[in-house]
Amino acid sequence: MGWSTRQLAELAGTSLRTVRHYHDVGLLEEPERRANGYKSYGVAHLVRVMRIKRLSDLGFSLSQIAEMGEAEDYPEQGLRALDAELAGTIERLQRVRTELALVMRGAGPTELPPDIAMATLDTDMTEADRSLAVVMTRLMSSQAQDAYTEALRDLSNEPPDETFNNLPVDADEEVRRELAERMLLPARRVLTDHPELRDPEVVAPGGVRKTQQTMNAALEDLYNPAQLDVLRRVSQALVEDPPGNDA
Amino acid sequence: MGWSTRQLAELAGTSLRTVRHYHDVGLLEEPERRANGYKSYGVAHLVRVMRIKRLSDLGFSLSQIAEMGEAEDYPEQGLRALDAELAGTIERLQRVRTELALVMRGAGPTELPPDIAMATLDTDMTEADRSLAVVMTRLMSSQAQDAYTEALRDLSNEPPDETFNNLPVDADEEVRRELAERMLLPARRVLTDHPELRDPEVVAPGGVRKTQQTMNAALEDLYNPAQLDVLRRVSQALVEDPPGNDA
DNA sequence: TTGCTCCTCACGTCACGTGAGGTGGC
DNA sequence: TTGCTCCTCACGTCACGTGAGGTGGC
Repeated sequence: MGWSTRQLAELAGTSLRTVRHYHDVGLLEEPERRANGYKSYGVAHLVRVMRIKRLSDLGFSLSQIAEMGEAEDYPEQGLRALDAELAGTIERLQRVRTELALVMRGAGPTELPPDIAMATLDTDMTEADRSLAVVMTRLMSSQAQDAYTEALRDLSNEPPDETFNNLPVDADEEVRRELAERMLLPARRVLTDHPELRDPEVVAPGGVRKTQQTMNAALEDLYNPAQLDVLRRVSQALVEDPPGNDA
Repeated sequence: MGWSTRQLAELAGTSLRTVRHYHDVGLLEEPERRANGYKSYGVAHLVRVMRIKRLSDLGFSLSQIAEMGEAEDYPEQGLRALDAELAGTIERLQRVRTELALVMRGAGPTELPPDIAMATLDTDMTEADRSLAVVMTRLMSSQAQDAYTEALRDLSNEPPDETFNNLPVDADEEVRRELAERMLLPARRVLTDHPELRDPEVVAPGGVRKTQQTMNAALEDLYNPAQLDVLRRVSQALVEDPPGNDA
């Protein structure tokens, strides 16, 4: 008397719709019908559905399963590929869990890499500064990021420069010049302590021009014209009189 | 001068379409346009996209992320739920890998649980017998499966009954009676050695009636009328004269 | 007559991928 | 004029989920 679709599904440990889907995609032969049109499945169908479900659970896509056909054995190479993929997925998920643990311990919320995020926590950084850090970490190499992290830690020992943070757009020449001069010192020190930050390959692995443009877009978005002017002066001074390697 | 959609996507480490999708579902505000209609993104957009991507990578769905809104912090409970889910997923994938390893070592291919599959390997079982085992393992409790596995191992020491396997549909009364009598002995022994197999709760946890019907459908599908008749005689004899617990 | 199961469309889901067809700056 | 980038529809993907509307046996 055979099994109904629902019975087959339950025996195979799957859903009604799943069985019908296997029909739709041609993975499962249609069984004979009874007089009333009801499907009547036999043991062969159960075995087939269980096999499809098994392969599917193992991670094969339905089209891959279709390619295997009705063959009894499993494709060696496919198994290896799957295993490698699974290993990768597991590793990735484990990293995600590690991240989650960090976030729960309060290292988040931030879009910065964990260690940089930690470094910015103690510092009295502006929203703008933090956003800039986000952009910079997207552009720099990981080596530069390490140096940058250390630099942030060093700077956290000094009081932040509120003059810069609150600089009005109409700040006059005198104020700008003085501020730029004051900021030059710590800037030089950072470059002296972390000479990697002077290597274009390390700081701008994506190309100096492109990186420069991206940075400019960020800077223009984050700081007002007066602040931008001060930053320009500082960087100009650094170019004209580069810091030496010797401290 | 802001960033183009492509630049934003690259900075955030995602795809063009993904950024647009975030617009479509209302996760990401549309930036201002330039004169030519091009979108011009700022740092705030980058931070937003990176946050969405981060939460998405952590496993949150886009609608969950939408519920969180623009808030800076992460929902404690959501994080815990995710972590638990991840732990479950990892465990499941690891079990799958174990399975894969078994399949690669040659324990598969079969739709049977691993230990039963091993037990059937040495036995000279018919396709029909093996299929029947598939159905039975879907119906029995795991306790019954263990007993069944042992029974199969015991039976593998004896030569298979080719008379039954090759029984013609028109086998006459004498042949059937004799065969049934011969098969009764090992059947009794199995039930004596494994008394669990006489407990309906253990053998048919899904209900005796329903299990019986399912088994019948399988038997009718797998054996011819003459074989079914023999099986009926054996089971009848077992009912009329049940084996004792003492060997 | 009333439930319950079965059937076949056929649209919905989720997070995008992938062209299709058109415009704008160098 | 030729590439190249940008734009907006809008259909496709994957493995089903979820009704919608109708029939059949007790």
